[in-house]
Amino acid sequence: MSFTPLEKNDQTILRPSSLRLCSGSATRSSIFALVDCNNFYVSCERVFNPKLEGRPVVVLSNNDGVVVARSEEAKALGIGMAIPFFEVRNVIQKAGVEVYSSNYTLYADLSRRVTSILTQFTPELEIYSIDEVFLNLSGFERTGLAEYARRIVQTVKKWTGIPTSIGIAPTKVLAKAANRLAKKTKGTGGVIDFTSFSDLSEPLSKIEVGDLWGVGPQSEKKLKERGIETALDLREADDKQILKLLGVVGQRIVFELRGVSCLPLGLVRQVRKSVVVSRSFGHKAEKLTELKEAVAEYASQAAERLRGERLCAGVLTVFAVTRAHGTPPQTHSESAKFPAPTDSTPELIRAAERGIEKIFRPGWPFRKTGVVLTGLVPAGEVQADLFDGANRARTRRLMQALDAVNGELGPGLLRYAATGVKQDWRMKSEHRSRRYTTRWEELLEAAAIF
DNA sequence: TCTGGGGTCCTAGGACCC
DNA sequence: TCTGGGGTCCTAGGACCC
Repeated sequence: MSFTPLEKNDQTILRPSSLRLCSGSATRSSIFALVDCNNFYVSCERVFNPKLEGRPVVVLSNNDGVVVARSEEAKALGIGMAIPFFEVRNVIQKAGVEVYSSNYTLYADLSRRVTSILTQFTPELEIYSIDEVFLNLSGFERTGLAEYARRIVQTVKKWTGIPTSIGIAPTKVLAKAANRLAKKTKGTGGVIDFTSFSDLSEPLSKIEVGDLWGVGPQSEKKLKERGIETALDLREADDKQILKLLGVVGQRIVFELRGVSCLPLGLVRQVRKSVVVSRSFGHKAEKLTELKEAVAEYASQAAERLRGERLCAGVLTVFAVTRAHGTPPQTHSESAKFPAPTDSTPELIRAAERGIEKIFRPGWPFRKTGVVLTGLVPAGEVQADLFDGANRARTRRLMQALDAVNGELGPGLLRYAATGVKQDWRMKSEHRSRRYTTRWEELLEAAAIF
């Protein structure tokens, strides 16, 4: 191949930060296959409730807010992705759409089963999300890549009940595109192999630039203003123009469209870099007490997540979003660094409360708050700070007891008083299915009524 | 009177993804 | 009622150092 984007003397394209543009040029090339579970959450519900087959089904996000998965029948009714539930309530009632709350434990379990089947087809794979896995199919060319992929689809379906689609290509961006096409095109057996095409111009000309992986609404707008409408247009675009317009991220996408791999397979699981707990308020909040209860609640949830993964946080950031009528939302934030990384609920709550006190102004219409933990380190590697004065061993035992009780009897049974009792600021969730696993929380809510 | 150059680290904000 | 929640990476700009 004559195309060599990595030439370090090519000053017209590369700036110092772009030297990382493409990596692994010396390593053996991969053939990427993206395995994507079709309508994953809906498919999971159907595995356990075959009556849902052929019927319109939607799954809602955690706190009831929006639609996060739709069956084909539901899509056909015009129910959009990430659309607020109340907006489609009428359609849902009229058409008799089945509505489910998210059951992440179930989905994660099925995801693990799918992945473990995939490991039998290739040793090199990257778990990209709960419903997507990249495989390296390099070495299976003689079997016939498409044929091999169809066997994967059939096996996963047979052993788990989950339908999948597979796109095959020399780069991740192209594999994503092939996958989209495979999902939309009938008679492919759920598989499209771009490596068998002599020329990709035709399929790429049918893909809108905004549908490409990595091209979001902002980039799409910029590109279309300059006449770049399709994936083909982007592939043929001028390098310097794209670099200026979209930075190295955009440049990478262009290279990948040309078949030059810039995004290698991530074989090792990345360590977590942050923990976020945030929620929108049911109604706008204007009282400091509400905000303090909310951030205390989020800080203690974040602390539990931290301890569950044996991590400590060095920095806590609390943020709040305000939005006056008809104006764009504004985010305000305050960060605090701990003397030593911590996983202690009371310490995190105190930091969150101090942060929100600094942010708070009377009369501001607060819509959402959240707590972000960063500077994460493994709990075992925390350096003791001789001067911070806290009795760490005692706190640790207390946190262990707290987690043990909540683990046994349901999350939220033992809570810090700072998180409030009635929690009126909570989002409304009238359509939530029963919390089978957290009965105590329901009892507490019921008790708070009196 | 006028005021180097280069490097690192950190942070806030933007953009994107599922 | 009027766009969720949890993540990652990149970049620009400021602080600081030699």
